[in-house]
Amino acid sequence: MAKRSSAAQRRVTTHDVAARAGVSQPTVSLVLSRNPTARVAPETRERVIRAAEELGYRPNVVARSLVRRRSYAIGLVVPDLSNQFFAHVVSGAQRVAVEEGYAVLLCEQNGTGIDRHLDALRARQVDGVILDAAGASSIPEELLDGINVVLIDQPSQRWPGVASDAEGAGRMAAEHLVALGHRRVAFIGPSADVHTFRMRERGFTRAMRDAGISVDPDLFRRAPATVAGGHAAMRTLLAQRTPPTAVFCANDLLALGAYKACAQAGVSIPRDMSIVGCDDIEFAQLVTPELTTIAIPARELGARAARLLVRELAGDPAPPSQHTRPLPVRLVTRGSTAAPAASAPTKSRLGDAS
Amino acid sequence: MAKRSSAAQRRVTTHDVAARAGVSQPTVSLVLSRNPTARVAPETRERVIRAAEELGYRPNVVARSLVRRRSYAIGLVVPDLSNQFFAHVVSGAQRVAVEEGYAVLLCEQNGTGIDRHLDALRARQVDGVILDAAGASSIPEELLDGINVVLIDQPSQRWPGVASDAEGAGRMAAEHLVALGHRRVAFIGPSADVHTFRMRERGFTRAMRDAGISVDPDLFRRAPATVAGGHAAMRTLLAQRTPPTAVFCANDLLALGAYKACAQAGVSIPRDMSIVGCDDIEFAQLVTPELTTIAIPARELGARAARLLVRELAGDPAPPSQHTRPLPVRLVTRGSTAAPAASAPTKSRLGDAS
DNA sequence: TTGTAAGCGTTATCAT
DNA sequence: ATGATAACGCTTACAA
Repeated sequence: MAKRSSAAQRRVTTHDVAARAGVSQPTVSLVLSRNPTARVAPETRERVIRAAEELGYRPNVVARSLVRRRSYAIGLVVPDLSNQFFAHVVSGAQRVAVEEGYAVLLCEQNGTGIDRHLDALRARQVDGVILDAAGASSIPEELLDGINVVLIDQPSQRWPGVASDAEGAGRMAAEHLVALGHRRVAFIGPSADVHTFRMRERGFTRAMRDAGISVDPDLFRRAPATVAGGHAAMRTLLAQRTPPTAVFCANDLLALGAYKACAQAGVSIPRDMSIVGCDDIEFAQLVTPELTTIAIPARELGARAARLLVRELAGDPAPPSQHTRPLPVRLVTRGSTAAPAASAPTKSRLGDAS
Repeated sequence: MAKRSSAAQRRVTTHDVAARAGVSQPTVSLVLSRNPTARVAPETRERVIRAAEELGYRPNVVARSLVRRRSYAIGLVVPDLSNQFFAHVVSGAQRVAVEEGYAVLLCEQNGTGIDRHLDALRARQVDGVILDAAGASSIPEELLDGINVVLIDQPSQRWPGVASDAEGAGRMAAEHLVALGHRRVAFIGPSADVHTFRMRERGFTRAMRDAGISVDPDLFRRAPATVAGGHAAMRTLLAQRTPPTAVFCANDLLALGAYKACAQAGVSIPRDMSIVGCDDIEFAQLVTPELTTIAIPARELGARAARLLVRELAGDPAPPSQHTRPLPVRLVTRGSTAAPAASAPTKSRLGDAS
């Protein structure tokens, strides 16, 4: 008889269960892990299940992975966890993945290059990976073949993915400001080749053009998408001969930096300066006045990406991300935007516009 | 020479490499994955390595895990990723883990119960888990036996772990405020059984007592550790007959909520109210005035926990967390604290204290 | 309906 | 120094 005392640290296997139930090991496997299709005598099944319970049997996913050649694990690669936006993406993806029985191998692209992460992930036989804003150019295709890939916020002709309506976000911001009466509107955003930011800028530009307003090139300020970047950019804007009356920041961090610059310059928001952010992170509601911004469904992006991947792993292929409809975004009007101060009489301004 | 690229979906195994190099499969394993101790003819080794390269061989970690009975993966369980504090913890832990060759299975304890997560993790044969603020009571011990555990911010007689100097944090806050001349100081914090919060409160209370100041029980306000909680708690404080001149909030979110309440009540920070937070999340610097707070090294906590676990997996056991020296915290003085307004002449106040 | 046998891709223990 | 051979714990034909 097997010596399976509590002292032994050895894990309980299907063999142990089989021995105790008086059946063969494959029968145990059949009962415990197989489709309900498994034809096995009810009496036997009962015995096996009881034995498994008594022994505290836990299947070994590693062994299963080896033979099935599927790990039921996915990789999730994000640029930077301390950015709350990505934290939400991870959160959403993780929840769905766990619900569907997948484990999530988290990779933060902080110092480590993405290729190292992908290497490690494929060595672990992940069934697929979700790549968030990995930088379109930086994905060497050969690193990915054989793995299922889902992209977040990156257009691709090859892989499926999800994205938010970045162009719509830019447009909404512009239209909101224009509707308030602003004509001299600035843009602050990074020059990086991150697709989302490019699209936000494009949406902004187009909406302004559509409104018949040509934006002074001096009002486009490039800055890294951080608080510090927004701060610096806003400072230069305020130093201009004719500062804008409003500004659209490509994300909320930039906007919060802009707040600081305004505070230091004694510029009152929204009286002297309207500011629109983008993302709607939690802290948009914590500054005074609360930040008007475009809400991006970060958690939903992560969740959808995970669902897409899971479905694909189940053999249901998705179209390339280029052809997937982006998730809608929405304007959240708060206290940081208002009609421009009537430095010139309102009538004359209206006269200008007409 | 053949660059068999896209066509063959089958992964390259040690057998393939062996065939190409004209050696046996175990030899390949010996060369490719074994300690430098492996005695194998230089010429053979060379041939094997070349063959592996030409074929693009990647070791299969799953197979290795099965036979070695180690997965080189660890689980990381955190309460809530959208709290930037935990995001930092994850970030720190992940970096160290990756550096040490471990993969990180991330589990967010949001909806899912911790037992389910632990079940999944052990099924995947993780070598160990890091548990952050899992709530001392909620860890059924039997869920953990056989796994290596490292705790974050939880004292334990059984498992090793790391913690920040929570009591010191509370003390620093109190001492800072007392040094500024405050005598009527409030505390806002959760009643939950999270150890860290209890300790912060205790440190605060003791420091006040040591300063010879007895804190009015009405000035202890219980609130969930969120912005909303801080907002509500501060409101009730401001509504009191004799509001405090300063308040210590058990974390920065509470403090930011308190800011809001002050703004709405027309109470000026720091003139009418000094506020000290705890954690030093990024946004402490984004509010106006910038928040004075106690910096907790979140990332470092994660990193240390990971190192502790890795070392333990290498066979170097660590002492239980109760006996591990907590990580130092530090006071970051910013704009939200100042001497109390001299409602009574300063002299008389000094007279009171002497 | 169930047991036998053959792998999954490694590592580990031997002989040779 | 290298090559058989046997695990690791499981799934999956196929045979009984």
